Order: sequence, then C-alpha cells, then structure tokens
Amino acid sequence: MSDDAASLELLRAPVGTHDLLPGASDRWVALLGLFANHAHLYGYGLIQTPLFEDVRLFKRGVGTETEVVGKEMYEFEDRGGRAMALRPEGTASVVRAFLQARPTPPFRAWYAAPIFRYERPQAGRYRQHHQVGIEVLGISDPDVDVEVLGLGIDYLTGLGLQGFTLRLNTLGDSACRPQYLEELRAYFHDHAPELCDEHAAKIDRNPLRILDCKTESCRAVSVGAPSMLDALCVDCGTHFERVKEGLDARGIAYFLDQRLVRGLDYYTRTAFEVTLDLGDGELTLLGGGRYDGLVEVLGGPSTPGIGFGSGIERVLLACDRQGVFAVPPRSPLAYVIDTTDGRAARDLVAELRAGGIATERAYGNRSMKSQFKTADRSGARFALVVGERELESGTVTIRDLRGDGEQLVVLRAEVLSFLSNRTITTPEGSS
RNA sequence: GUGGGUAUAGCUCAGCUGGUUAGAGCGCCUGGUUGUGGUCCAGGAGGUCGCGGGUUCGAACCCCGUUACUCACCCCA
Repeated sequence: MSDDAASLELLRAPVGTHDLLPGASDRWVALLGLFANHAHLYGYGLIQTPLFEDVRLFKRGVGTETEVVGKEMYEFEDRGGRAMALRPEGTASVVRAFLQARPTPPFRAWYAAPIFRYERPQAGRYRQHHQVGIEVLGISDPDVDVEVLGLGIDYLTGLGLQGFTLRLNTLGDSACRPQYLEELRAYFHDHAPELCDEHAAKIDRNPLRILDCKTESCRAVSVGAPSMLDALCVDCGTHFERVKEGLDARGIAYFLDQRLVRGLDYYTRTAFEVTLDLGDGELTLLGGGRYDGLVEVLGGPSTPGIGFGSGIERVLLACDRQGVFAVPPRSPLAYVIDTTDGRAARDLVAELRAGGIATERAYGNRSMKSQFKTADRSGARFALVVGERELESGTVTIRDLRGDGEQLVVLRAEVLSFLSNRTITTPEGSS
C-alpha cells in the first residue's frame, strides 16, 4: 500500500458517513431553520458542545451496559494520552456543559449536532448521523414534559409529516423502579425456558429489554409480565397522569406502550418515541424522556431533566416517503453574460451583489450561446448581456429567461434599480 | 457482530449459453445560428468492465479471495 501517484486510489468518505453537497444541503438549512424557529417559540437557546468528550462522561452518564456505549462508541486516545470518545448521543454533553457553567436553572437548550455510533449502516442508520434535540434542566413539573413533547410534535408536523405515532410510557423512578425490576426478574426466571436464547441470558442484567423483544416466544411471555404501571409509586403515578392530561389538553394523540424501553440507562418516568409506519417497517423519528437522576450521576446537585433527540437523516427519509418538505432549489436572480473581455461582468456582478442581488456569471470567454446555456441551467430569472454593442452604448441587454424570451435594453447605470424592483414585484420560485 | 444482494462512461443501466473494435439513455463539450438559453439536428470527449488471483486458445461474463456499496437482523435517531 503505497501512497504515490502510480497507485493512486480514490479515497471515499468513511463507511457509514455521507457528504452533504450543495443543492441537497438547501433542505438541511431549511430544516434547521424550522427547528430553530420552534425552539425559539418555546424559549430555547442554541447550545454547542464539543464533538468529543472525556470517555468517562458517556460511560458514567449513559451506562457501560448499554449497546450505544458498550459496543458502538468511537473511542480514541489523544496525543496527550487522554481517553476520549466521539459523542454517541446528545444529552450527556449538554448536562456536562450545564454543570461546568452552572447557569441558574431552569436551563433550556436546543442543539443540532453530529452523533457517532460504530454500527453497520443501513437505510436510515449511519455511523455519523445528525440530530436536532432539546434539553430542559431544573424543572420536574409534568407540564414541561408536555411542552417538550409538544415541541417535538410541532416540529414534525411543521415539516408536513403525517400519520406518525407518539408512543408513551413511564419507567418509574428510584423509589419504585428497583422493586418493579425485581418482580420482572422473578417473572422471567419462572418463564426462562420460553424466552429466546438471546434474552434468557439477559434476565438479570436488563429485564426491561425483554419486553421490547420481537420474537414470538418473548412476546408471548411479555404479555403476562407484570406492568410498570401497576408498580408505580404515588409520585410517579400522579406525574404520569398529569402528563397524559396535558397531552389531552393540547390535543396530542398518544399510544401507551408499556413495552417502550429506551436504550440509555439514565431515563426515569416519562419515556417516549415518535415512530412512523413505512409499510415495510417502522422508523423511529424522535426519542427521549425524563432523566431525573443524570445530573447527580455526573456529580452535580439533584436536578431533574428531560429532552429528546431526533435524527435529521431519518426525518428527511420520512419526508421523502411522504412527498413532503420539498425545498425549491435556490437560484440567482441574475446571470451575467459577457462576450467582451470579462471586465464588464466582473464589475457588474460586484455591483449587483453589493446591492443584494443574487448574481452569477460565466468565466473564460465562452461563446454567447454556451453562456446562455449555463445561464439557463443556473435557474436565473434574467440574463444580463454585455457585448460590443452594450459596451459602446453604455447599456445592458436584459433577457427574461423564464417567460418567452422578452428582452429589453437598459442603461448600465440603471441595471441595479431595475433588478431591485423586480425582486419585490416578482413572485418567488423558479422550478 | 450475523446474513442476503450488487459492483460496466459523470448519472441510470443493457451486454444472450465465455468469442476478438464494450453499448444505450441522460448529462457534458462543439457546430448548425461569426450576439441568444429552454425545442430540434449533427458531431465529439469520456471506460484499468471495483481490485487481486485462477480456469481457458480466449473472461465484463465462470471459480476463489478481497474491498466498497446496499438491504435486513441486533440496536437505535
């Protein structure tokens, strides 16, 4: 394996990663803008945390037993010998930043960030994917659960998505969950022979997982398993009731799913997912929940928290399937064609851009015909022609590329004002 | 980590039971129109047939390996 030109091999983006190219990225910009608007409506400010963190943050916060941290984390040692990891989820970093800066709670933040998990890629699943999400720290009031859910639903609805399902569950807290887990273990031990091989081994370590298993055998056993709802302590019970009431009041439909178990250890009480049935499978668009113990686990004062993350790639995949959230390509208003020596184009383009007119041009003395071709392909509304005749008369020929080729000659000095007026009076869109 | 499918031009693909100069559509460039795009016509550029090895007189095609892409499982966004 040499690196010289003789054996020059094209390098590709790493497995499970993708480039986001100009054009396709317009949709991302629009999506981020939409999410930012919703976040602002609900009182959230943008937070950015490092792409990588001390690996202990995730091991401690998310849990070593979890698939995400135990098997899928990108870990590396930096040049100073420190154990680091690319973030495999968004919440731990936000909590760490909160503890480092110590703002007065409540603390509300939204983010848009790349997430890294070392797993086999497939449709809607990548080694680097991107999530938008929010976190609220310092409020235990169940009404905030409803607000968090509301923001998530508003966002998805705002994109134009329809027919998704909000799955809701409660996982109890430190007062009632341990006892429930014991009951569950006891129950599964009694039915161990009926479970699938994989889960028979998991009874002690993570009995909740079994509730989520899709195999026939586990499913059958799960039906008769004790329910978390029956085991909730009084506080968790009233909290959950108030959350449901709030959702009803907001007119947000939900589906109680007692088998809903989140993959990260820190969740307490409210847990939720928004899924979309694609016909040939189900796609999780958004997931999250309450994590009232996480701040303490990371060494901070007892502070409740709740949040969600939503995968951008998946959400856009869902939009594709539903033929929704199509973002028209952005094109310039003007395209300058110069068949003289290019100086006129150079100066005109600069003037128009300074005047706020999106403008492109051709380079390198190509024929007028070919410059018109590129002008057309750029999607520009107007072609501005500067040739010998225009130079001599101090004019610019303006051709409407979107109509039937209407053309007029304006004074060079009036081009900017002509186009400025058109920006206001002409309806947008060029597709 | 496990299993399936695929790999031929910039893109989407064809290429019969192995047969010699590897094709189409779209895109790109040039010309038809020495000042005009979006339509039409003509021409042109562009390919180590993923990579390595094997079988054969002969391999894009068959066999083995390998890499990548892709889909599914696990898990998740």
